[in-house]
Amino acid sequence: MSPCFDMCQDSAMSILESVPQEQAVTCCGLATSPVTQEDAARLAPVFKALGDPVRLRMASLIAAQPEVCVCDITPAFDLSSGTISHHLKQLREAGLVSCERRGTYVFYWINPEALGALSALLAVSAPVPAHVP
Amino acid sequence: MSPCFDMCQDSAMSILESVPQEQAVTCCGLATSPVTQEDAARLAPVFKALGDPVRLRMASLIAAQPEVCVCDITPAFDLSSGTISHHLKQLREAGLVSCERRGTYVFYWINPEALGALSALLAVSAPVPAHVP
DNA sequence: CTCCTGGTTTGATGGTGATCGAATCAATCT
DNA sequence: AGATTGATTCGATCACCATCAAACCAGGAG
Repeated sequence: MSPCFDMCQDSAMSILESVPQEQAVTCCGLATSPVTQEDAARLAPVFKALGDPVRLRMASLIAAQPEVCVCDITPAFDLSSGTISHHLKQLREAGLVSCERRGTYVFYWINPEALGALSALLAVSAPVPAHVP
Repeated sequence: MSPCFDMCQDSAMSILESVPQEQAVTCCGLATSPVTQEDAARLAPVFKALGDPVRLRMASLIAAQPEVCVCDITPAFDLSSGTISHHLKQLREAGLVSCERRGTYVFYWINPEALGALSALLAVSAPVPAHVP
């Protein structure tokens, strides 16, 4: 069992996994069909993870590069390393990022599928017939 | 001054408004350039608004139709009307929905631009050169 | 093996948030 | 005007969360 096994396995994969193959990633938009209670319970935590300014910047920072070392993340925020770790864990458990330890350092990268799923959910391609007051 | 003026004017329009015309809607992706501290402060509350299962379903319910009466929203949740109102206010202040009173009833509708802005932010078109561990 | 550095976990704390019931406001009906 | 229904606001309560400092764990260097 790899060193950081436990740490790196706590991803919830809440969006993609445990979904009945059919519509893959809750696939087609908040507006097309009402989100079920189960979907909401699964998706809301992901939005919540992005609902903190620190984590949003963190996710962005990670997403902007193939991978980022924690030691490069920490100095970008005026927070204790414990707090940084806490936020990274939130992002991890939301399935938004993954990590791996390589020697001394731990590297994080974004999970594009997770972002993509959220993006698709919010996409308004041919939505609602437009509101006319 | 219209009756529900105060109530319906508390939208934050956090995403679209008060943005220096240039890049319109923070326009092109979490991954392309790191979200600034100001952007994060403006955008995180919108994600937070969607970060609750009740509000996510609520937003979806509203988005699925041109407009929805509060009296049609309330019975869809096992919550007091006070709590429903609280959540609707959160969505309103996040700029995700707008409302208008017409006679006895109050109608809510989705703000597609807000959803679109979030969707664009999360979109992963040609992002990161892919992670190779 | 013993230090040192990088990260995570733990415990405690102050602040925020979801919820309810009651009070209030808005508009319509009698 | 008074009564009724729809919706928001208020006050209180309980749970959760962001944060820090300190303890702890993992690797590498002396």
